[in-house]
Amino acid sequence: MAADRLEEVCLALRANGGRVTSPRRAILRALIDLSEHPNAGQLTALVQAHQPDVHESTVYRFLDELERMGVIDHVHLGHGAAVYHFADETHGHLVCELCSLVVEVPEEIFEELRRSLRDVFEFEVQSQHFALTGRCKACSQAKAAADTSIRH
Amino acid sequence: MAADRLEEVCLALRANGGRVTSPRRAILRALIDLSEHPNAGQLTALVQAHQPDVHESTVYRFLDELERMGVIDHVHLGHGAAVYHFADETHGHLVCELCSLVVEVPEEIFEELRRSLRDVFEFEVQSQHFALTGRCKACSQAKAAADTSIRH
DNA sequence: GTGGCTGTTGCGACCTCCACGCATGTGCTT
DNA sequence: AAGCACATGCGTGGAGGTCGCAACAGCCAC
Repeated sequence: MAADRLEEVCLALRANGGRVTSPRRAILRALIDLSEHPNAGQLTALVQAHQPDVHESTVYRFLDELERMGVIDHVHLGHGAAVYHFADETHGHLVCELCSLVVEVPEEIFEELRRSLRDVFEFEVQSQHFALTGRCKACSQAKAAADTSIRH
Repeated sequence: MAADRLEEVCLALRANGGRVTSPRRAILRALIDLSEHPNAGQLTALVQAHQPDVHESTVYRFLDELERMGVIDHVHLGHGAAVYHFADETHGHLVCELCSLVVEVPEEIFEELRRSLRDVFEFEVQSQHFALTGRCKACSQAKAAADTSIRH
């Protein structure tokens, strides 16, 4: 199925007048193999492990193209580099501001908010393009404990 | 009241062992006078209009300090520079991905989502540190019209 | 197959946003 | 009025990303 996805994208590329090259195959393979959402630097490193000559700017350009084609999306998890994931795996992201843990949440959980924003502000929230920041369970508890002990 | 706020922050600065300098007064004045959320570059430009020697790094350092003191927050509206606003004017931000219009929304509108995320994912959403992207009314309508005309 | 057109690549330069080290300058306290 | 510590100007630099260019290489037509 991983191979299927690769060939499927290659087909779409050619259908768009694009070309399937060895760097592009390598980048796609890296995207498919990685379970975590990678950023451009991580992808480049992974690709260069097998093909050292592939340049970072090639990775950036191809990621742009894949995004224009609607194959992938990029998401900003925080202050650092954007991360990429396949567009059909749409979901929101919560990032802990203390430990950087990333929690993926289904889109449906935003439905109520989406409706309110549409009704009240006539604004169509499109995508979870930026993560929501906050605190994961462990860090909330740790922080609460620390605050209490300071107070004594 | 604008002057009050300035003096209030100056007092807090001194209480923290900090000092009130001419660049700092100018930066605070700019922050208070500006109705829009400014980014560091805009603030620097505004300050330099009256005091050309104030360096951008001074602005960054002071903004950091104000943030540590809890006087201001910074928010990422999109891919560009962070913008700053006073911490007591807490609110969420919606940014149109087409025309970059910024809509400020009250925190309360996130209450339901906040509760769901706490109940289901044990995650405390802390702040609207990143804007939500989407489409404003005008751009939604324009886009819908364009899509329809293509289809004919 | 084999041109050749055109999209793609490696490379380097460059841009923005921001952080930091250092010597100098200046607010504030005493 | 003096000195200590904090703040500033300046330069440097790094992360993340974009762009122009000449060389290269898919893909299609023949």
